[in-house]
Amino acid sequence: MKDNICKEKMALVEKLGVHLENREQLAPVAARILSYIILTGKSGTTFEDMVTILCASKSTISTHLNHLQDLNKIVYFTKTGDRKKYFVINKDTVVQHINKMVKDWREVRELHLEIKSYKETINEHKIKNEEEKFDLNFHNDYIKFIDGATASIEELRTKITNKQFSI
Amino acid sequence: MKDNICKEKMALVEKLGVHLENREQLAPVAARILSYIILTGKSGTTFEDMVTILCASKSTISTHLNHLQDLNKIVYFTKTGDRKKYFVINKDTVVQHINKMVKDWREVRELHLEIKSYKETINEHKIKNEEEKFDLNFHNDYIKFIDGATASIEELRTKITNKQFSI
DNA sequence: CGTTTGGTTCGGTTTGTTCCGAACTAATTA
DNA sequence: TAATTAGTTCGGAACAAACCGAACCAAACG
Repeated sequence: MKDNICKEKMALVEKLGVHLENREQLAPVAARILSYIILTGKSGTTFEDMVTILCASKSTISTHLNHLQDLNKIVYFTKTGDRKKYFVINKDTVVQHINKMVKDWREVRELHLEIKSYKETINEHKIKNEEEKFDLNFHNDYIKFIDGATASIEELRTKITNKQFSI
Repeated sequence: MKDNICKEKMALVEKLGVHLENREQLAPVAARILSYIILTGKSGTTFEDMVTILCASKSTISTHLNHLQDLNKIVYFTKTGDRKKYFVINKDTVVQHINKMVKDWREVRELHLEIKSYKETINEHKIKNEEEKFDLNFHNDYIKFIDGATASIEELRTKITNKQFSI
């Protein structure tokens, strides 16, 4: 029974790991560490645990744990009379992630505006036949979409910051 | 004057290039090729053009051009009595991109459901103190967000497929 | 036929990433 | 003081990605 749950957990660690590896641009083991910490929850995970469970060397775990702390993705708590560190995810990770999405979208929005303005100059300057001109409607529509998506993710953010929970 | 526009174009090629490099997981030169093709528009771009303008070797351009065609990102047209290929972006690139976003979101949604269900099992099985239990509200809220975003991007897709334009 | 044009293919270099092992440190325990 | 625990640091192995040059090929031209 416990064995089954453990298998399920490790399968999820791998799956979530692959996702985080791409989404957060992390090395494979770093992503698995983060997954494992997320799926272990508030009781926390130790250095040792991860060395044995994730089958990685101490140096690898050490490096990636420090990296994840630098990125503010994880924090640790301690217990009196116990030298180990118990790692848990930073509770504002979700808000961090939302902020990143909003920032990325803002940048894409800027890029669309720049490209649109460039295409407009070309359309005016070079007197090409109508057929060869750039079509600009797409940029407007895409910007509208970005604005909508940004609004709705920002709504989610306020919802979350009011509740204050961890993943 | 023409020199200025050209500078502006190349600056945009680099900027859009960096964006596409990340968004589409392309090699640096591949992303610049795609950018250049996008910003050149319907008159098309040739192999030669790119070798000289992007300052890359023939082999690099050749490989990446073929790769971009395999990915269905670009197509070419020809002119009678002219052996060159004129590359332009595939007009359904935008729809392709939207489909990818929808697919990715669907996968993330699945993942949230799986994680939530795992956390529920743990909450039930291990009789921990209430404080240590997983909080699941976040997953519900995030799924709601994904559903909203998916709906609005699908709306954009229908808007686009009805109009039928290229970037 | 020889040459040019437009492009492909292959082998190799450079560069970067990811992980490991071994040696080390600093605090604690026996 | 010696040994253990908990972790860090450094050098390097192994692998992958990205690009280049040179040799090559096939169609068209002179």
